[in-house]
Amino acid sequence: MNKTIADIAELAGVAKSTVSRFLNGGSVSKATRQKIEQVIKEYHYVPNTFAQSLKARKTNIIGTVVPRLDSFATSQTLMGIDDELRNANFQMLISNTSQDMKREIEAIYDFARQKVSGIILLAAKISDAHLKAAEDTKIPILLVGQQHPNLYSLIHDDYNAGMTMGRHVYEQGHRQIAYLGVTEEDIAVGVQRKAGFKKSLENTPCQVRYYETSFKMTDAVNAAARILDEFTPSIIVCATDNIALGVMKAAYLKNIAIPSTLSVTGFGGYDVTEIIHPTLTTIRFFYKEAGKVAAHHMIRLVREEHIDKITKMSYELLERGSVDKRPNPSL
Amino acid sequence: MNKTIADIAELAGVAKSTVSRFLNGGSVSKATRQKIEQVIKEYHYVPNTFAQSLKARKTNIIGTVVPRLDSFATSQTLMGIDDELRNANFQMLISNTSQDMKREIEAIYDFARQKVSGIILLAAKISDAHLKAAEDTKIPILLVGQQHPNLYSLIHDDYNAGMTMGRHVYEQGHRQIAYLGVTEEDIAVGVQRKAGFKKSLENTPCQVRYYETSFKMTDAVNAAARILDEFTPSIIVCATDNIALGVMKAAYLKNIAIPSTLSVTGFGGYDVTEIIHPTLTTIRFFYKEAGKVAAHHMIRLVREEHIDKITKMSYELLERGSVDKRPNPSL
DNA sequence: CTGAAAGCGCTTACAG
DNA sequence: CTGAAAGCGCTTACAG
Repeated sequence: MNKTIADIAELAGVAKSTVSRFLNGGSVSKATRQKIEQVIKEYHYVPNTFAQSLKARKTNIIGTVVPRLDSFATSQTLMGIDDELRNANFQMLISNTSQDMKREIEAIYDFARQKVSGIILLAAKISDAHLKAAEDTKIPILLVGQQHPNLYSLIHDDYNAGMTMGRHVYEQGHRQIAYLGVTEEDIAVGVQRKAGFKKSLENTPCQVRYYETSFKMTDAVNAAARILDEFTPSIIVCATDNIALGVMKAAYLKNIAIPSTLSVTGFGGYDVTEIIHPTLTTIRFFYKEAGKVAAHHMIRLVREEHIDKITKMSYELLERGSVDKRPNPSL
Repeated sequence: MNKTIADIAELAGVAKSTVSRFLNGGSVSKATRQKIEQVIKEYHYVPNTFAQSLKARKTNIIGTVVPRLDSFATSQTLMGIDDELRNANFQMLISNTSQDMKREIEAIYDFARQKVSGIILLAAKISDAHLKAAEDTKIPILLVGQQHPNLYSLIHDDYNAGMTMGRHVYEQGHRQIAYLGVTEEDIAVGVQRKAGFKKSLENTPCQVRYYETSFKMTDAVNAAARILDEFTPSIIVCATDNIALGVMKAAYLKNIAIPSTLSVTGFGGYDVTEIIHPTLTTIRFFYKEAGKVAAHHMIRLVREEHIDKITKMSYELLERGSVDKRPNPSL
């Protein structure tokens, strides 16, 4: 069986407390140290984490709640969090909720049971139940991708990203524009991103129509088909890259050439947008980087150090092949 | 602070052992039960998992080691594992190794420290270090996606999938074929998939050339460019969907029409293959389903019930738009 | 049905 | 520098 600290102590001819002190970097004489070291190596001793955590009444674990695992943004963010946490000797625990809000709340309480030191929450929407869970558990919580006045948060600069995209589209000469967005329940993507876009087109002669779809590519295909039946925009600005892929698909199905007849843009910067043809003009967010920052902030929170209530990540416009320049916009 | 079982016992006017018995479904009189129930509810008592695990000397945790998080196959598999484990009241712990084999080994030992009950390993390659870790830790290990004589495994039927693809390509009239595969260090994808394909074309008049690239789309773009410079196949059969996407990209860049001039196929069945244009003919593997089966098998293993040493998952050929029918193959 | 006691494997004051 | 003892929050025989 696995050795315990008592076994090691006996084998090394010292007391348990001495072994413990050695393990935790306390002062131990050279001779003792060497003896203990040797025994530990020989028997492959590793401390039992439960006993440690039970004593410490806390852990080095940060829980991360994600709505889904199969999304570019989520994977990248998780990898960033994991990397940074690992460097700081923290461990990441993932709880996938499959977009079920009830499970999101449960996940917080479950994490509390497991005495995680902090929780990073990638949620699309913050409800009262979330806030109550945060209070009940008294565990530091950091929101990623969304913001809320009562919680610490790290967000992508959706509003300005929307503005940047709007300006770009305008500068390329587009005047008949469809914006294909998502539900306003999602503050970051559904509200902010759209608001920035709308703002950038104020006082311009553009005709802009707003539509809504889900985050799924297949729904976007249908939504695009409907748009193109009732309207002839020169461009469809999509709230996410996945939606943009759906729109491109719809255009192919209708034999509409991209970008010459219809331009398309996305938001996200997923890898695949560079591989498809034409390549997709989009806004790149720094998901992995955001994960690292989130982990870093979380650690500060755990150590009760100060962090800003809200931190904004940057973004980048990627001008690629899916947007046509319209040289003579009819002003 | 959080209540302990001692607090609850005191508040309910009973002994700790009685509360514990109640919690674990032992026999408790009705009156006592009600009293305890009420106190627990009132104080939101939840047992400390560490203390429980420390006593039990084991956990309900299954560790899953993955080489990366940002892959369709991995995400789907993880979601399947998570779903099934959750149903059985087990918890999933994920360790991402970023394709670093050293970290893969470390992950196994780390999981051992945390006393996980079993480990599901999504590895591309099984080394002696893996086997040693399995022995050292004495924790049941289940391989997913790869097989090894010494370990339990769950695999996709790569060999037959390769054969199916080979036959399909042949039946569509292709005779000049390039196969763009991956390193043979990966037994499932690099060896089996290719072997099945090769087998299916034995004793046919096909001219087949074999090439190798990495799993990255960008590398595939370059590999395809090289192939097309030295050879004029009517089809490039790619070992994964990502590679196929890279090949399609290369074709676009060279102004080669797909499928009329060059056909392309993949393996995997990623969502995006249905959205791109043309849609990709590929083999669909059942990743999520495999995750569920893996979790189910793992639980049986933990309970010391019998499972087959090796289980094969099925697959499905998706005939789509990226393969052209060549009506008069020059026999 | 119920309770006192021992013990899971650690760490942490406290003496020496 | 070192060790004996208490305690973290549970569960599990063992008596009663």
